[in-house]
Amino acid sequence: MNDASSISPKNRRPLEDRVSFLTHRINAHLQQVCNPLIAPLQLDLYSSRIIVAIAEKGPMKVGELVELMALPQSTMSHQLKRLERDEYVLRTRSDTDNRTVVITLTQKGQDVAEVNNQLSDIILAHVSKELSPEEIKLLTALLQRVFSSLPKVGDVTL
Amino acid sequence: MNDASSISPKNRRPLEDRVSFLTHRINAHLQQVCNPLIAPLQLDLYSSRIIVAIAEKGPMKVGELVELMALPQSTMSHQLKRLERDEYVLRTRSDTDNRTVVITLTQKGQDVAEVNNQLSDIILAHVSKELSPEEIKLLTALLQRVFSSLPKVGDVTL
DNA sequence: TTCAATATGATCGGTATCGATCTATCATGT
DNA sequence: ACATGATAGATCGATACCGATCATATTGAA
Repeated sequence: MNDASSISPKNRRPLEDRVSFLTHRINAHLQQVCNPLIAPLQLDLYSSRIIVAIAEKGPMKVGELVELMALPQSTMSHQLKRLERDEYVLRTRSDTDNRTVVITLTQKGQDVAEVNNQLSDIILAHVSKELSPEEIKLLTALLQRVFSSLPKVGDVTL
Repeated sequence: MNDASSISPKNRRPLEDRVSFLTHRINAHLQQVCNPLIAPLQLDLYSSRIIVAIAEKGPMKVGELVELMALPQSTMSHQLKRLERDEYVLRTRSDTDNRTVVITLTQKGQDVAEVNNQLSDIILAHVSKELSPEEIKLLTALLQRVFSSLPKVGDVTL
């Protein structure tokens, strides 16, 4: 039938049916919803996720956070500088390798991690009105496979 | 059994199993892969998606683009200013309502839209090595439902 | 050891983001 | 017509982003 649902480069999916556009849209909208709420804490969606990550996984090196968040290294360095300035994290040099810096949460950081997790729960509650737990699990599994299938930086040329 | 796979606010999913974190990670990584490729064209992932959107849907009002891209209005205004400066788009006032501005692609804009679509195809080819067409369709359907279930700006309070 | 190569993260400079405000236009009521 | 409010988008100012570079520390080879 060769109908509109078939997928091929020459018969492209509409923008709003593309995974990359949908992730952009979800992400951008979440920023608009969440950033005003956490701005009084001097946080945005990036920095709040950094805090939640450390709260969950324990102290992390700067390089590990760069990997996890997929952000440029210089951006991460600035984020951590601000988080240290606002007393959410501590930056301490590793004693086994003096090049690496280990990031730990302060008590204030742990407290605000809980606030951010509550916000996350609120968003999840909204999504859960539309998607069943099974659908959400399926979705996350698919998204993880998408991420792992993406080309690495420098692997693509035009 | 109440095992680790159950979902409840008090038994939170790990960060890397949350939809919002996964969309962030995919998006951030795509920026790192794509931005260096299109930077010589004075574009980034935001502006290239704006161009692709207009190429696909025809001339759009600024406000419609704000809706579609879920970006702040001032950000969109700056983006369009740069796109006009680089001769990818034209900004013309509507003759039915002098407040609204209609964005149309120049020939140069149409050409670069095709380049961006090719880049999109390359990414899709990578993802298609890991996910079947049916899985991608399922994923996009789930993502669309996630987006539509998100709270509107101002609807959430802490 | 010594020194080049590599690794880690901080900093610099140019640009982009985004909340707040401003201007201009349109709609409605009186 | 006029005032009031609503709507569309541009602009401003403070801050953040990010590619390139720098400083420092570690590793490895001769």
